[in-house]
Order: sequence, then structure tokens, then C-alpha cells
Amino acid sequence: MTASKRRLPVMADVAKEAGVSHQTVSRVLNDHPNVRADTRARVEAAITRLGYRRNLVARALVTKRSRTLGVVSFDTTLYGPASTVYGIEQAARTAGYFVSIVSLKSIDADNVRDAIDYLAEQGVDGVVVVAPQRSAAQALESLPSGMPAVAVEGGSHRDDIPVVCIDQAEGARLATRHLLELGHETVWHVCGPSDWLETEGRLEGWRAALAEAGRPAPEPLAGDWSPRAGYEAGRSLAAMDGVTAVFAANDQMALGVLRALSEGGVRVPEQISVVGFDDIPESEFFSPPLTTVRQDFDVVGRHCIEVLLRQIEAARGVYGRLVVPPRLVVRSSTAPGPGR
Amino acid sequence: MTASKRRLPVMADVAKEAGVSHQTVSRVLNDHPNVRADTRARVEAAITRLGYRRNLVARALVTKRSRTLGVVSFDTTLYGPASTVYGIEQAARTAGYFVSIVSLKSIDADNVRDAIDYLAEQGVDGVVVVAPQRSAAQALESLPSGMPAVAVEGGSHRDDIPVVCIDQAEGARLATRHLLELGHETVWHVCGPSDWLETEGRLEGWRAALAEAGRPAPEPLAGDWSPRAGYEAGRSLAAMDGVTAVFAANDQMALGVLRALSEGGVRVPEQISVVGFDDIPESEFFSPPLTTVRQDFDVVGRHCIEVLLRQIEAARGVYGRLVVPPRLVVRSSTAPGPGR
DNA sequence: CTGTTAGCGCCTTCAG
DNA sequence: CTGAAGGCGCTAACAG
Repeated sequence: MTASKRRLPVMADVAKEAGVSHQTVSRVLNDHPNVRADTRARVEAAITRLGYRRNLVARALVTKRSRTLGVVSFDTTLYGPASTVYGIEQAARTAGYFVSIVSLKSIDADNVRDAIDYLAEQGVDGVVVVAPQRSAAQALESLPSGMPAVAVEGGSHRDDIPVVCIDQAEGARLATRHLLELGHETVWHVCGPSDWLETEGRLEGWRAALAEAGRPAPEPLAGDWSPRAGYEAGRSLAAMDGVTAVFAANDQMALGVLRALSEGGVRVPEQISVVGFDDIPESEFFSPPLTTVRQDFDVVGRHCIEVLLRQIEAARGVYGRLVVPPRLVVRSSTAPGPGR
Repeated sequence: MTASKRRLPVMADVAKEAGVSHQTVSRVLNDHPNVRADTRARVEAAITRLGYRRNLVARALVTKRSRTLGVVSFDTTLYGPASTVYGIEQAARTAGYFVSIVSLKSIDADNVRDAIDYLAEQGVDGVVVVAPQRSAAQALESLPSGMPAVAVEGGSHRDDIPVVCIDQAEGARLATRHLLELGHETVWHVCGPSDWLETEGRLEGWRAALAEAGRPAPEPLAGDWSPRAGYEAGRSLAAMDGVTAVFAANDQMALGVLRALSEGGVRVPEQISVVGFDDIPESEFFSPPLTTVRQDFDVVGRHCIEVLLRQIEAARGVYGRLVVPPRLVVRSSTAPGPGR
């Protein structure tokens, strides 16, 4: 109880206190079966008496396992990455792993490579790379050999790196088809920045749905995920003739579109229907409440950890792509088109 | 160049390869001055030739410094925590530190305590606790002694734990005063959940501004930060007489209020003015664009790391509270009241 | 069931 | 300027 300036207690101190060898202390700490109940009790008492806390760094040095996973992600301020990382962290902690995060504000192959190297030095047991850009995905090609890894939304050419992703094209198809079924002649698209895999997937699904219905695809309007980009696109759209349906590649841009249309005196959904993508918590309360595509980031996070731990703990993985289906959430920003 | 199944190269391997002792290798790795240039070059060549990567775990064991900081945060899916953690991570990495994150979905003193213990075992050099609830802040009282720490928005009674926070009361005062100056008789408030320090601070600032102007404070409407809570509050407000100005404790609730008013046929800002808090990226594109209070989470993050590193590296801290001022951002959801 | 003996890979003395 | 010894706190292997 005396305030001691001394070093933190180590295993040997506990051993002395309990009158056993430090090995026995190690055994009770690691739940080894071969320890007599009363010995265990004595050791545990000594541990609490001394306020002993084990040193995971020392353990990691000898076991060559840090029980830490690295996560490299693009700007975790954005809803998608934030949710994914959150899901990963929850799943990892449940499995008894720490999570060390590197959040990149600008992402290119070099940045990602550096981040992975950095984490590798730290001794992480594996990494999950949330790198939705094509350029970033390339960094995976040069992953340190032997490092277990999993990519989120990444398109790697290395077949030993599993990928967990949401079916972007399917989500876009859902959105577009919904609009078409409502009787709209065609659907305009405000897409994400080029180089993003999600942009490509959503463009592809949108085009596919249009093609299936035998409709021509209008020129997509370029965006960058921001509400402002959606706003600009919305102004263009409001100025055009014959636009009755718009599919924005994310909810934030949809918000911008909504805003621009409202400013332009265009009523949604009476004159133009709008669909977003992501289902951020706000979208249910947009004016009008947004029809959108929900992505389940939690299951993505869980899958990542599952796939990664399989590589780490079973030393063999499930390779290939694990695709999570998205879901259409219909609200009030869509209504029958002029065809109905 | 032969694909070797052998273990990763260690310092001794590099030493042999370069024809020096492993000690010299350590010196070049740590930028010691006392190494001849050509020796250094030889070692560096050997390092790249072998693809050697240093083992930070081993280094941490002997130096008793992991260069890892722990972050305990409430739900990092929310904009505020996400932005703060992002700021912390950027600042930490710039300073050469790793960040290990624990994101709690439900936060109480036990959870926070467990999270800190968990991080302490891992050997973090310090922790920053983003615990905006009163109950969570209490967990700081029982912080392992000797562990450098800093609290964000926390109200600790321990004077050896510095706090970095945004001046919530000042932000609320700014918002309320703005409305009052616009000629509104009084201002209604949709507050956050009880137990949150931010809720308290904003309530306090709102009451203070009202008191300064000699106006009575209406009963606040209880919320929980969600758009839905704002929506419910908005419906009540729309049904009441004489309401001309509302201050919502965050932007998401302000969005809900906006939605409810719009549904109720109440025009904003003509009939009712609305102010939020946070300035999330979306709020500029709400209908109408939201007047709100901006919090600079980046500087909060930077301050945290600064204060924490001072404790770690200089072994003495700047204690007390570091208060970051918020800023009012006026947009179109506020207009002169009936008094004008 | 428990104790002893060796390191894990690195940095910190101290010699040369 | 460089090398040799010693040990950080723990677990693994082997004795007893």
C-alpha cells in the first residue's frame, strides 16, 4: 500500500509472493490445465495483491504473435470507411485482438505500401486494407510475403489475398431497376470519382440495368462523393429537359441533388425521382426521405476478421471474393414516372 | 534471391552480411552519430539486400516504450468521435506513434476501465480517452498510476489528467445569441441525452444567453442526438404556439427538426429559425442550409497528442483544461424574428 | 503437477 | 568509431 516509486511488478515478483516458480504463474495466466486448484488460487491472490499486469510485449517477442491486427483505411471520417473500420474493430476485439489503425487522407500505392510496412515492423499478425481505389489496391501486389491480409472492396490480382466486398453493381442495378419499374424512361447517374472501384461497380450496375431494359444510358455526371458535387450535378440536371429519374452514387451527393432541385423549383418526387447509395443515418430525414441502397458494413467487418483469422490461426485461408449483398430501401424520393 | 522458407532476417544476419557486429547495425538503424559513413553505407546495403525489417516488439521490450498510443472512444461511427479520432491518429503518426483503438458501443465506467486495462497490458505509452459521458469520465479516476493520459471533453476530478475540449457552452451561447439578436423573443432547445457532458455544456450556454437577455428559458425538449429524436421534437414544436426559434444540440437532430417542420407545413426560416451544432459536411446542403456551430476536431486531436507526448517524452505535462473555441456558421436556416 | 534452463531480437552498458 | 557482454519479461522445452 506504500506508494512505491518502484517498477511495475513482473512475473517473478508474483512467483515469489505466491511461493511458486514464475513458470507456474505463466501457466495460470495462460489457463494451462496442469495447475492444482489451490496453487492457482494462491497465484491469483498474489496477482491481485500486487496489482500485477502481464506484459504482452514480452509475450509477443517469444510467441511471435502480437494479437494485433493492422487496419489501413482511407479517410475514416467518411461514413463508409468509418463504419467498416468500426465493424472490424468490434469483431477483432471480440476475437481477442487489438487493432492498430492507419487512416490515410490521400491514398495511393506508395502510401498504402508505407502504411503496411509500418504495421509490419510493429509486428501485426495480419492486415486488412480498406482501399477502395484501384491505385491503392495495387499496393497489395507487393505485400510482404507471409503477411496474412484481406482487402475490403479491393480488386487484387494476387489470388492469395481474399477480398470482402459489397456487391456494388447489384446495388446499382437494384436502384436503377426500381426507377425503371416505376415507369421512368431512363435514369441519369451522378457517379463517384474515377479510380474508385465503387464508382466503377455502380456505373456498371446502372448501365446493366438500363441495357436489360433496352434503354440507352445517358452520359453520367461526374462527382466526387461530396454533397457539393451532387449540388452541381443537380443544377445541371434541373436545367435539362426530360430528366425524371436520377441515381446518385452516394447519399451525400443525393443530398446535394435534392438541394439543387429544390432551389430550382423542381419537386421531388413529383417531377424527378432521386435514389442514393449507402443509407447513412441522415437519409431517412432528408427532404424528402431518400430512397437508397443499404450496405451492411458490420457484416463486412465481421467477414474480414473471420477470413483474416483463418489465415493467421489455421494457417490457411478461404481465398477468393466474399460478396455481401446490398438492399434497396424505398422511401419517398421516388415515385411513378410520366409513363404511369 | 532464392525463395527461402527460412525465418525473417534479424539484426545478426544483417551484421554478418555487412561484416560488422549487430551493434553497429543497431546504431545505423537508430541514427547514432558515431558510425563511419562507409560503414553505414555497407550496413544499409545489407539491409536492403536482405529485406531486413526491424522488430519493434523486441525494441519495445528493452526500451519499455512501444511508441503506441491507445485511444478509447465512444462509437466512432458518429461524426464527432470519428473526426476526433482521425485528428488524433494523424497527429500521432506524424509524431512517429502508432494508434491502437478501442471503440465502445456502450460506454460506462466499467467498459472504459476494461479498455484502458487492455491497452495497458499491450504496453501503450499513453492513452487518450474520448469519453463525453459523465459516467465514462469517472473511469479516469482509477487510471493505472503512471500511465500518461489525456481526456477529450472529459471532466475529471484528478488534476493530473489534462483535458482537451471544445467550449460547448460558448458554442451554445453563440447560437442562442444569434437567434436573439435576430429579434426572436426566446429560443427553444432540443438537447442531447442526459449524462453527456456536451449536453450539459450546451444547455448551460443556451440558458446563460437567455438569462443575459433577460428572457425565460422554455423547457428543453429531450433528444438523443439522432435525427429521429429531432423529428419527434420538431413535431411537438410545430404543434405549439409562438415558437419562432429553435436551437438543436446537434446537426442530425436539427435535420429531424427541419423535416418535421417541413411536413407540418412550417416554413424555415420564415416562420421558425433553426440552428444546429457540429457543422457536419451535409448541413450546408440541408433544406434550407443550416446555420450551425462548427467544432474544429482536428485541432482537438492535435492538442491531445501534444499534451500526451509532453507527458511521455518530457515526463511532465501541461495540466488543466485546454479549451478550443467553436465558431458560428450562419447559413439560411435563420432569419429575423417577428420582433423585426 | 511443478521447477529449471534457454532463448525471442533488440538496446544499453562498458571496453577496446 | 566499433565490438562484447548482459538482460528486458515472458514462454517453450524438458526434467523431476
